[in-house]
Amino acid sequence: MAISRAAKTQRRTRIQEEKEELILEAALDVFSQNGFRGSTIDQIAEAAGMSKPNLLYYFRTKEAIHRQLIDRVLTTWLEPLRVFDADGDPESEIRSYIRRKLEMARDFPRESRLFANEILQGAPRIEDELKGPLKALVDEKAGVIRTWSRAGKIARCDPYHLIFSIWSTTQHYADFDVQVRAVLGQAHSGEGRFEDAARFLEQLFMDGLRVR
Amino acid sequence: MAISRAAKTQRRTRIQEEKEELILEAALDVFSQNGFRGSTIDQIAEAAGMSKPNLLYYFRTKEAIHRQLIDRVLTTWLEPLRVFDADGDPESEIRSYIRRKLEMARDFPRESRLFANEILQGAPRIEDELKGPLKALVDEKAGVIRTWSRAGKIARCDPYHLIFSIWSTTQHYADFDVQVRAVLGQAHSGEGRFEDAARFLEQLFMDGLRVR
DNA sequence: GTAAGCTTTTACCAAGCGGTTAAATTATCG
DNA sequence: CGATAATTTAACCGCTTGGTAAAAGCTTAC
Repeated sequence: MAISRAAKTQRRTRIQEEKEELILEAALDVFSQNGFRGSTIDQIAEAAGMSKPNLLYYFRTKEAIHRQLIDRVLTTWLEPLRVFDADGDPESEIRSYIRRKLEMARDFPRESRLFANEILQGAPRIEDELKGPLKALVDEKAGVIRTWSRAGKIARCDPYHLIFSIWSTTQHYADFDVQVRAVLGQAHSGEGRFEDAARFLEQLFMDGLRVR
Repeated sequence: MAISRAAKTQRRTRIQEEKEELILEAALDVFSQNGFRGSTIDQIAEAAGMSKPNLLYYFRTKEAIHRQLIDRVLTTWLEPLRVFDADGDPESEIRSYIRRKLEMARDFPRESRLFANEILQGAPRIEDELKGPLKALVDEKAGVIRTWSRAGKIARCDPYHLIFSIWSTTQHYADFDVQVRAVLGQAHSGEGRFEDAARFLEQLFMDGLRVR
């Protein structure tokens, strides 16, 4: 009799490996567009090209798929902040943090939206991760920024709100993509818009709007 | 025989007025937290303190409630941009636009989240409004900013991305409230965080991070 | 007060939902 | 090949969902 897989066996077959990846990929599509409650197992199964019971053979519940997806995304999502270097040059560290975050918005918009959906709906499934690991990491990096700020290497400012503003401006291009495209119209909606955004944000964070 | 109301009659009774308002208020709560697909008529009905069939007497479908809510929010939501004055002082116009948007994030977070949910999920129900009235308004104001920029009154920058960055940084405090609270912790999660945010954003947009 | 219209309730669908069961099928390995 | 385990399918279940029908209860204007 087949054991319900993942729960018990440590060994994973080739098919398990492949199908689980297929399901997670499909689920990322579906969850990132409809949120958790708005997504159905049927949708995910269809997107993965298999039947619902077949999908449920690999993941016991809808929540289990979502859980694994969130865990995976959280790790990679915070990578740019993790490499933020206390010993680097403040200005270029911030500059490249912005660039990396913007690249992630461009290259992994679904991951950004999955996360945004979760937060927007009150983060019922990831509250602990936010208050634990995320807060710890931000606290650490905010400390670094504060040091720079006090040493006069960058302007005096609240490091937390600086981080928030970098998150929001960059993720905006993934999360609000439809709106950005609608407003920019056909003309500026090509790939060049990320270059324009990068140029603008770099200038904003470095110089503000004041004429110089 | 009772006509299904809204569709036909122009006259609205006192009770209609009151109940519709009650429903919209409840629906704003529910939709802003769960998105369209994630919300149920039962949830809304319960939040409004009435039975589902009773609610459906006032709004014929779930979509009709959402529609009216979105229409209403869209109007008020763009008000701050509308009052953006071409003849005003550039620096103080931008400054007060930021302040107004931040106040809206503070005072109307549900409206912000309703909108964010809609955009995040691909804006299937408001694409036309985005490409029409919204784009028109943004185009107009972007023109104003470009004029200021070219006249050397503010730094040279892409006006569209400037508007996006103001939207994203301010709305972040409504849409990602849970995350902001989680990261800031008990200490800075009081009402003061909006003051801190205002101070930071004002400085960011006016001066950037460069030491002066 | 009473009749007309407005509002609410009770009872009900058909479809969609997350998930289960068990049998049929296929892959793997000695 | 044959046996064993892994995978897939068909059939199903109880609950929730958006929405309807019809009758009962309530307001309002005459």
